[in-house]
Amino acid sequence: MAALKYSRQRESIKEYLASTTSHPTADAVYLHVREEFPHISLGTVYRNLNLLADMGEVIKITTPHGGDRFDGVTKPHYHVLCTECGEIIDLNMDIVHSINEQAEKCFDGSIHSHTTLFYGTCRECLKKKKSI
Amino acid sequence: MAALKYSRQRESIKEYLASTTSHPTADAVYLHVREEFPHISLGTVYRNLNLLADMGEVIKITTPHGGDRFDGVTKPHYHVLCTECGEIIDLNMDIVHSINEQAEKCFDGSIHSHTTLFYGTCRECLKKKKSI
DNA sequence: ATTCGTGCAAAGTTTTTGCAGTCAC
DNA sequence: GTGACTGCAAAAACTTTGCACGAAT
Repeated sequence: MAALKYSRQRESIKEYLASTTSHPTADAVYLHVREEFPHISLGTVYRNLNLLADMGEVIKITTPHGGDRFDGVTKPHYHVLCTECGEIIDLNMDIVHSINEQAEKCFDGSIHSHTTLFYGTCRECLKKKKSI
Repeated sequence: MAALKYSRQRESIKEYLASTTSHPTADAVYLHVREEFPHISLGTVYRNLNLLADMGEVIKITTPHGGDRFDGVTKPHYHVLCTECGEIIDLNMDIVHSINEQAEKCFDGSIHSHTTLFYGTCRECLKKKKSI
């Protein structure tokens, strides 16, 4: 077990994720943190994002297109992917734990948890579609 | 709109996916189809998998680790990812459409659908864990 | 002093794409 | 004959990793 040491870079990454709801990709995090640490490398960003995700201080969201995205909100919650603009939006909705039990009835084994990604159209994009 | 033409390679890929429940990666499909078409290229496999997925004749499953996986069962259904062995297993459970409506109440926009991936331990791996 | 973290660059993995030839219609 | 599909190879996109130096304890 390696002891964890403080690093400003890691702290900056954590702060950025805590301050935004944009669910940035690793590259977006890199571009942002680079404003504070112009010499930070993408490798360091990836290392820290994975480290934070492993410690549960950050959530890694796997999406169908493009790379993984990161979320500073660690309380379990669902996301919506807008199929028009590709944005990922937090859903302020309680996790439906009951479907784990429902699933376990249909599965030869045990179920611990689940992730759900909703597909929809955000308000911005609904507006645009109407105005066409 | 390009007219679709028959191709044996595409047919073989489709047949393979219809015949297995193993949710192979693109590479695994490639390795299998290569037995019938030794000169098929990985590029062709990817092109056809994407084509079939776009037409809805095959489902692309995005998973946290490794590449995407493909499923010949087009009827909407959930999957379980065994966190021990990494296998993806079909869940014979009805889609809970009601959570789309639930989600829409919490979202400023419209929700069309959702995908859910359950995390669990399959029977095989439960056995192994017990015997340790 | 020791151990972990960083920057850099190289390499790894997965997926897409350009092109010339081939096959289906 | 035309347009789609193929194999091949190169490239793109994303992520990880080895190494020597610097920072934290």
